[in-house]
Amino acid sequence: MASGKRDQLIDTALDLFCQNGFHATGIDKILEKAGVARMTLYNHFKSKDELILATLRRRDEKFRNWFMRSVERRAASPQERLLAVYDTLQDWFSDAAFSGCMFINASAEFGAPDDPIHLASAEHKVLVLKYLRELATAIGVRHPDELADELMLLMEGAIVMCYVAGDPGAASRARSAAEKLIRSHLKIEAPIAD
Amino acid sequence: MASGKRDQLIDTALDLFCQNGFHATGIDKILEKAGVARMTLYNHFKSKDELILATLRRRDEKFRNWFMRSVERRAASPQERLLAVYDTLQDWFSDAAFSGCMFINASAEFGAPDDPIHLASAEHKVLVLKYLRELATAIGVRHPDELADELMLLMEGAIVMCYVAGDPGAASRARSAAEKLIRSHLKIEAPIAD
DNA sequence: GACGATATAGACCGATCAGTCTATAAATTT
DNA sequence: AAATTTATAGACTGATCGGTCTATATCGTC
Repeated sequence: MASGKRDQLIDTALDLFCQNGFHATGIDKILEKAGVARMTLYNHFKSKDELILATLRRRDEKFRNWFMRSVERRAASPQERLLAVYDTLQDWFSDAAFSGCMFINASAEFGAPDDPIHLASAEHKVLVLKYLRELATAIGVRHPDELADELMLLMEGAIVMCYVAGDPGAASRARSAAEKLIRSHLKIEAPIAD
Repeated sequence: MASGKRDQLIDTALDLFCQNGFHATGIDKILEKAGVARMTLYNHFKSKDELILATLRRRDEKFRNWFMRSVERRAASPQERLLAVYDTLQDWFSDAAFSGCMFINASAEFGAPDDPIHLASAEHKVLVLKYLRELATAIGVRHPDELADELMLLMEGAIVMCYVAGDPGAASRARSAAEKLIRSHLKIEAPIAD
């Protein structure tokens, strides 16, 4: 293992950043909880921002992996999977450690659009959207990307309403709205390919 | 004017908190930009958190006022107004100083659900939702609260996708999704009152 | 056993943090 | 004009910030 300490640092930072935010989490807290020496951190990362970027990359990988697995375990057909997205959201929201979307939170703290941390957050959202596009394409609708965009809005809205407004029912409401939007798109027949 | 300095402090803090975040904005920066002495701040506010709460209250008041005025100026019928919500969002997003939703950002930095700052953010979202409920009720739909919840998800989703993912088209996509959801609700006739 | 890489503890840096205190000076009210 | 409130500049606190440096120690590899 070339970088066991590096992994420890990222995992610990992931916890702390999610719990307490980025600016509010000092390097010292991370070192203490990870049980790692100061210079070990700075041998692996040039700066705190680099550590933040590394945690975002790990979070993106873990989250999307978990998310897609959960959706695909729940349902087999593309249409059912698009709805399973919101059941999976429900699971996420129900987790005691749920602390909102790390990428929305990161964008809040690093607001400059060209900040690497903000850009990494944007990239995560693009990748999630891409997944919805795949599912939407698979159900053979006339405008799959449009449908995916709309379902994405419901997903992000649910995250916000659950986290900020403390509404635990946001996911199921998003689900029923998604049903209506999907139905609406299915009525517009796809043209016969020639 | 009993509190000209107090107002200056709140307005300045509002700018800086939106631009740079809460933790990243030091008291000294606010004092310098506001041109106000240190003790003047602490005579008006017990702590930085109290100042943050005051800025959130002002932001809530200014934003909702602007928002509702804009919606009502744009359209007269409740149904058109529900769609004008998303045109108003578009205006907001197009502002060069757009820096996301201050309340979403505040919740990101003050994540504890019982934190007064988080609670104030939740309250803002509830008040916006209430406004959507009024509009939804006025169009005589069978389940107005349900429709309002769904439109709220689209609104919050648009804010996130525009700010985090940098998608300037989020508002118009939300608008077309809203059309579909409203149409879907209008098909379920309201019962005749007796 | 020797070597090079990796990790260690902890001192140290200048800067900044939120918040307190004091003594003076404006501005309002009476 | 006198009295009271409000604001001022700036020193000061103790804590924390991100980051650097050094000297020692542990580790895997040859």
